[in-house]
Amino acid sequence: MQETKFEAVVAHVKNSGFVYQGSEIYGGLSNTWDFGPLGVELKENIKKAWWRKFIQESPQNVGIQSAILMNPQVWVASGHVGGFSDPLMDCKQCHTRHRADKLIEDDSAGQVNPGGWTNEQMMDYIKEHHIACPDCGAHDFTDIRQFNLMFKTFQGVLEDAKNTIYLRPETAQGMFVNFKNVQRTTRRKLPFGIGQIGKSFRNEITPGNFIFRTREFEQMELEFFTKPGEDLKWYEYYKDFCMQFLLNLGIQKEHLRIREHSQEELSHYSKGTSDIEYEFSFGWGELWGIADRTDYDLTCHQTTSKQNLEYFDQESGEKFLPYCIEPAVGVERLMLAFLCDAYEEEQLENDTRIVMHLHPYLAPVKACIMPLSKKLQESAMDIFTKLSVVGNCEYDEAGSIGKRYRRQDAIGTPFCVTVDFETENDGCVTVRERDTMKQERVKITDLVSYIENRLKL
RNA sequence: GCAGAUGUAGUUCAACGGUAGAACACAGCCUUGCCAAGGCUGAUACGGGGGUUCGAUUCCCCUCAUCUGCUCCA
Repeated sequence: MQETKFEAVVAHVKNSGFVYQGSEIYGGLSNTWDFGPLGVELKENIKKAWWRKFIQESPQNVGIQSAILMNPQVWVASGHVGGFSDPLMDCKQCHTRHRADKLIEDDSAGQVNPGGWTNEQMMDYIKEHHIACPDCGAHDFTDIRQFNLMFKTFQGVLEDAKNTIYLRPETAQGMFVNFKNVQRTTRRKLPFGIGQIGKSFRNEITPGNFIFRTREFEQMELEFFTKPGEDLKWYEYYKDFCMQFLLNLGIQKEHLRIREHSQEELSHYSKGTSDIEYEFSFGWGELWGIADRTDYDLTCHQTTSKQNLEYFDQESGEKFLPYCIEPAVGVERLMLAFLCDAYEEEQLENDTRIVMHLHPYLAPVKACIMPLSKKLQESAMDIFTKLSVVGNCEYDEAGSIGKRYRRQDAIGTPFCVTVDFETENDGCVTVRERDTMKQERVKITDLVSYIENRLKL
């Protein structure tokens, strides 16, 4: 994909009502995006597809919706209060940014571990050992500043440190802290999963690439609990399952790859992680992370909360903390991948048409009903009313038929339904299909099931 | 947050120290009626705030936003 194509997709998406700049009339707010009428439909359809495949159709999995605001102890246990904040400093000469702890580690060739040091200690060490900027060699750093990736706010009327709470940086902890609740109330036996779709917030230093990395985003996460030892099997299973999910919804195979994390790259909590990546024009970007989190999270919560979170296995009579496989995906990035993958500028004889080859299940508009002439408005509106039970439909009588087809092609509508002067006599309408541009006469009485059958996942 | 570039109708672009024009898109009417037809009419812009000046969209400063790099990982 060329750079210009990504720009074309972004421009098209902004111009057609998928995404708007956030707070635009006030000059915007950095890196916030609002989803327009088409965007919200597409997003909802993506979420519906996920929920259906990961929760509804799974005999083991259940869904929850946990609060965005959680007891601050949750983030102490998860390591986000300590580990999610980086000590950063800038080189005043070449304006590059560095992590103070990394500089010290590298300088000492791994002999010194500054984990747990204060900023002053790190600063003193850097001065004493004359650590230079790795880029330009200068000894001219700014002070160390802490960048915690969690958004802070206050609960209650008093804005003091005691009332500080955080907006969750991931939805996963909601599943872990409810592990016992769900297991008990649903009488689940291992293996089973808890899934959730919801907003998370990260105060990223560098967001960007349109909606690929934003500070407010929506996640779809599954925490799948297994017996220790069975984790690898399920890890492989979900890698496959996620990949299949993307392919079924029409992402082209050659734009996808699985990348296994190397040992050094693994997060502190993970025994193994794979990313499903999509080839954007700005490079391969992570869509889906599938991680074997072992019993790390439950162990941390058990220790911090002092509550017993063990699972009792009736068959063996053993008590243990389950292992956990986590497939986690961001809705907005997934949406971006679908949009990029679906976008095509098709060359016709005299001009081009923009076609969004979205899977009909995902398409924000399922069908557009258009009368061939405005004189047929009444019967066309009638059909619109009947057909809108299948999903979001549009009615359009403005401009020539060809122009109306193009409008719908550009937003990915799979079907256009034309009411003509014959309709009254034969009770049929013309259904025109987006990808093939083929037309078919369909009885009005069959229309709902005709369209419905073609929208299936 | 730091460095560089950018900011004019919905979009893409013009012009100018004396307050803006086009194309496409959009709306209305006429015409047409199955793949971007035509005619007429119309609405819509100098990102925001300060300064210099008789006068600023144009020059200067600040701010906001976007793009590109540095960290990150859904």
